[in-house]
Amino acid sequence: MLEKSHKHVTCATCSARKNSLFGTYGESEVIDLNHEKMCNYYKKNQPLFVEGSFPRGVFCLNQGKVKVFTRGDEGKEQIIHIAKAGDVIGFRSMFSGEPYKVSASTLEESNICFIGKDDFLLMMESNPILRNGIIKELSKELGDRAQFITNMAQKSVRERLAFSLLILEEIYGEEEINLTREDMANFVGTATETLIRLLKDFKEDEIIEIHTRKLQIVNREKLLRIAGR
Amino acid sequence: MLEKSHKHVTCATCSARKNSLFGTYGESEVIDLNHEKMCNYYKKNQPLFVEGSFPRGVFCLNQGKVKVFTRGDEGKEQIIHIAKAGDVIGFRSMFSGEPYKVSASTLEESNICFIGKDDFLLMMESNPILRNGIIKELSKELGDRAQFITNMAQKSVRERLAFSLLILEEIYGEEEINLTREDMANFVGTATETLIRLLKDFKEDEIIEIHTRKLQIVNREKLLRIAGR
DNA sequence: CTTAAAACATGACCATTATCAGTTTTAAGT
DNA sequence: ACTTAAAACTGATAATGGTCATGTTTTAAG
Repeated sequence: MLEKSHKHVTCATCSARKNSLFGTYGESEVIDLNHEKMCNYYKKNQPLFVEGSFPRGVFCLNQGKVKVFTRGDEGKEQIIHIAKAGDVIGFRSMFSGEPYKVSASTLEESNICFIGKDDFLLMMESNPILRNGIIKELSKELGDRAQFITNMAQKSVRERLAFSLLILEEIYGEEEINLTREDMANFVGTATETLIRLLKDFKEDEIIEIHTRKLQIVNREKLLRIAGR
Repeated sequence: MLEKSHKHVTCATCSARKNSLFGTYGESEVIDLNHEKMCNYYKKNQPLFVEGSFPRGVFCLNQGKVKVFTRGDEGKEQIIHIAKAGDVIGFRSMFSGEPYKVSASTLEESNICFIGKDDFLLMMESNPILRNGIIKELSKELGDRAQFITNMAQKSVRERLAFSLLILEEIYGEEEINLTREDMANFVGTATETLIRLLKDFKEDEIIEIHTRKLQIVNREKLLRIAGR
């Protein structure tokens, strides 16, 4: 449970900032940054932005998890990415000039700061390190998505689930993986029923432990083997 | 058939340049660009770069088509993107510092210019318009790939083929679509046999015309309906 | 503490699509 | 023009995984 006090975050003491795009900022830049951002508390399942709308700024996660997803023709979500503390999201469309092609919602209660479009673009113009960090980030994600596409096209659901669990483990770190079955299915790209059956298999094979909603990997080796490489 | 003379291209008269990243270049910049680039003729199926290696520069297509692909665990290709004249490819990994996550090979005989890494990065530093163009391009592709992932996860092969044919039509423009069945299958993300059967269906439904290797869309409306949206 | 709704789970069924094993056609090189 | 290899195609078969129907558990709200 997040304290209400968490609502007010200062960039100088923000532990998430260290491994964020703003991790290299010096003292005076942090003060400026802190001045420009607004911080908000979000409940579970609150939208940050929605596919089709135009961006007004970027979101910087201080605490919590956010799913980034698109909807297919039948409205089913496909989760593209799960953002965690320190991640900055929503800048893609600001550069392309297009409306958002993805939506983003909190997966749990979160503290998230907002930096307006103009402020952010100005920072980018004047700060080559930030700029290069963003270019690097865009490029890295582009590579990840190429692999994501290939996995979707060529791996079985079982293999994709193994792969996804390994990614989720990285995202959740010390915490247990905590997603609804539906969200996990939408990340793996399968039907909820299929996902539930496969989780049961993995549990019986002693690859994972299931604690109702939460989930823990107990045999990473096996998962790696199933995921293929 | 490309003339041997096509091998030597000057940026000033390069028709592909107009709608490329360098489209906004002024006269003196074009002269510099021309000085920095090297132009080469490629036969069909020649690699430009290979997954896992490190980039030495970027490739600018003057004429021809190039497939950008990754290989899955069993070595099967998944085509992520097909580049045409005017497209600049291979810059992603230069920014991320990682090795290439994709490979690129010519699909037909092509004239392709090369700009060395240092020259290119220098141009980027000194030219905000180029820089912003690249950021925009990266962002746009990121959006496209989110949709690609969703299509892979949620659409049937039939729907994906329809979708892919519409994309291929844009890429090939006036020319007829000209890909081996295997390449097309690797773009759609399916088995070659399945692709062949579906093409036959589409032909019988008078959606496409097949001229041995080449292929033409005759009913775009139907394709749009099948592709969904 | 109760109750309704959401999430989770399981079974039965079948359509889609991959795989394998071939044959025919096309293209490329000598 | 002839030879050969690669590409295109066809058919049969099987399994993966989606859908629907239904029951159970968990969670959240009053």
